[in-house]
Amino acid sequence: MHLDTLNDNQRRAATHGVAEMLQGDRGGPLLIIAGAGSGKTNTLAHRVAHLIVNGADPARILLMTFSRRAAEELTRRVERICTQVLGAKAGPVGAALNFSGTFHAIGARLLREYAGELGITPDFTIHDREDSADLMNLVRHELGLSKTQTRFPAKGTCLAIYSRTLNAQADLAEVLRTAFPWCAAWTAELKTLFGAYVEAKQRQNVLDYDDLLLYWAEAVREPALAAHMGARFDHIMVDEYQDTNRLQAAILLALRPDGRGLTVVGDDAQSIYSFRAATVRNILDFPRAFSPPAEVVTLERNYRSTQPILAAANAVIGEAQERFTKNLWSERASGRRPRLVSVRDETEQARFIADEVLAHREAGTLLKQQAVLFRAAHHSGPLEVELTRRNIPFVKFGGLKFLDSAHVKDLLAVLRFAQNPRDRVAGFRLLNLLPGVGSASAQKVLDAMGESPAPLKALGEMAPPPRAGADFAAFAILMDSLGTADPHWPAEMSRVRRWYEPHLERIHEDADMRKADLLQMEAIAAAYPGRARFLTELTLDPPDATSAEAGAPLKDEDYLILSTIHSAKGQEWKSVFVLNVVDGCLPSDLGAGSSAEIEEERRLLYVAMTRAKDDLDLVVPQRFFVHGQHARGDRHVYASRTRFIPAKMLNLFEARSWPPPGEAETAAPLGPAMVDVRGRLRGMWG
DNA sequence: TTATGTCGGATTTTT
DNA sequence: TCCGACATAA
Repeated sequence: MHLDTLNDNQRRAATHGVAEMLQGDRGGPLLIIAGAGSGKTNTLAHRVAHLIVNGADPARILLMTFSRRAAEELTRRVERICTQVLGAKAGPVGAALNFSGTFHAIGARLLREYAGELGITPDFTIHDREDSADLMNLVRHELGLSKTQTRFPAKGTCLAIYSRTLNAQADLAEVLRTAFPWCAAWTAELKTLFGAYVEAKQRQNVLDYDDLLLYWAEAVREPALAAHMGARFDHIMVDEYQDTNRLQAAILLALRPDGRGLTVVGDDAQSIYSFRAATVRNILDFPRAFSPPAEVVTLERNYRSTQPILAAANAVIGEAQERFTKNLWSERASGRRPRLVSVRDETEQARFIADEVLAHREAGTLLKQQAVLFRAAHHSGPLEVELTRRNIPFVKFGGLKFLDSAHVKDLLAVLRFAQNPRDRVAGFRLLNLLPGVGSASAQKVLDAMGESPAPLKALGEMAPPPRAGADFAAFAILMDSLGTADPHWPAEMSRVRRWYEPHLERIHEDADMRKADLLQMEAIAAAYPGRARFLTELTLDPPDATSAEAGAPLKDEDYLILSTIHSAKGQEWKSVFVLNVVDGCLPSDLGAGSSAEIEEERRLLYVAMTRAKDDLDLVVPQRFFVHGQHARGDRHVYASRTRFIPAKMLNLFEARSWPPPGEAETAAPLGPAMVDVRGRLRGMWG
């Protein structure tokens, strides 16, 4: 029987509510508290499969995960279990589970579907964070907020404030006071700015990330709509519930006021997204949101890590100010404690890791089964240099992405502008590419287009800006040929590229490398059925890896994983290295003000440590380099071990320094005043 | 009105 | 180091 591989609690979680389902009812709400490595995905997959095997319709199951990658992994496993149980008659279960994805992606889909009822048009385009910031900036300029006496918050900060206010469902003044105290003096101006920003989005038929949740939440505040949407699903499951925010919780509760057929899974100890307004209250308050309260199943047995690794991780999280639930235990004995490795600086850190990674591979551990984790994307810089020097292939997750580079954004802007000619961010960006066109004439062109019922036609018919000439005409012809529909998809991609390449060469020194990216875009585009889907899915689920190689490594190639700790969520590797385990990096000294922030940094270290199955190395550089920020420019800082591993925990680690004494390539530091140079020099003349 | 150069300031994590 | 605001020259 397929449930035999589960332990008792896992089985309870997997079978919850199935008896009721067979009676034609839905089971009550369920909360699964799943510790790190406790077989969460497996349990969830078994639960879904078990429901399907017992007659649930996969098309009526809503699966909300944190990333598309997680959704794909889950559906793959569900399919495997179903095939195993039902054999060939299981059919393509994975494809039938078509309501799976992130809150944002599901939101976008439902909003297009219910556009009529909501008084919006279904053909909206979606702005990613940079686009949103650009629009915020345009509005900010229009309102004259860019030349105030004292400096007004930058576009990114404005967007962060706006976003947090919505996602936390909080009052602006409150958000400013708690999270952005240095902007509190601008409360009134920010309110004006946000009002104008909302109007601009609506005029331009664009939605930003927050709108996908916000419109959805507003929609389900209407009971009839909530009932209609909710009735489409027999079962709703939400993974990583500790990282959802109030807005998301509101949506969920509106879809399922009585909680029946609702399952959420999470681990409060792994909550690391409060900067995105996620709150652990969601998971803590979940059981009592219903009456009778939700059943709670806790998974405490860890199948991933060895006992010594778990002991160290438990000690770290044990110091947390608030502890809610559990202590993980494991039966995977091992004599090896996790290591605390002391190195001189970041350069040595990089050399150490390269050495160790190669040694592990010699011993039979593939590069893919090893990962290097860090707090901030730029922390891996020196390591990337070292890996490249030694020809060790790697792929990096998190941080700056392929899609964030200017040339890729330019290309996408063309498609988006064709799809939605009212999108001023896209139009503004493109017009500015043309030589002889600056912000002033770009605004004029966009204004003129905005007044026309057929904007793309208007573009072709208007007089070009004085100094733009032929480039403008070529642009107008291109846009007209693309049109708002996409009958020539994906062939139109190469037409766009041919238009763009001369501009690329004019603007960028390294045009050749960038051209390769454009070709890659074209290849990616070919896999999508149409332009609209391509744009939407790329914005909501951007490819999350970048690699040092020109193209992404092939699937069967071996490569080392580099990842921010945030992007490492839910993953595991045989061997894990954590970079810069020093105060200032972990916790990051940037936002280490409040104790809530410190607590989140502690959980971050916990998440990093619990990714490891067999080997865990925390690397502590004795000094590291900081750039910018402080008045004196770049400088070295002497670092100390993270405060999350105080002296009393050292017995849980193996202390090591590298390179080992005696093998150092550079001479050991010499003692002070070994030679009296001054005396000798004085003596020369005596 | 656009293109270019200088200077001052900057906070990390992501849908 | 990188980005954005500002000033200046074409």
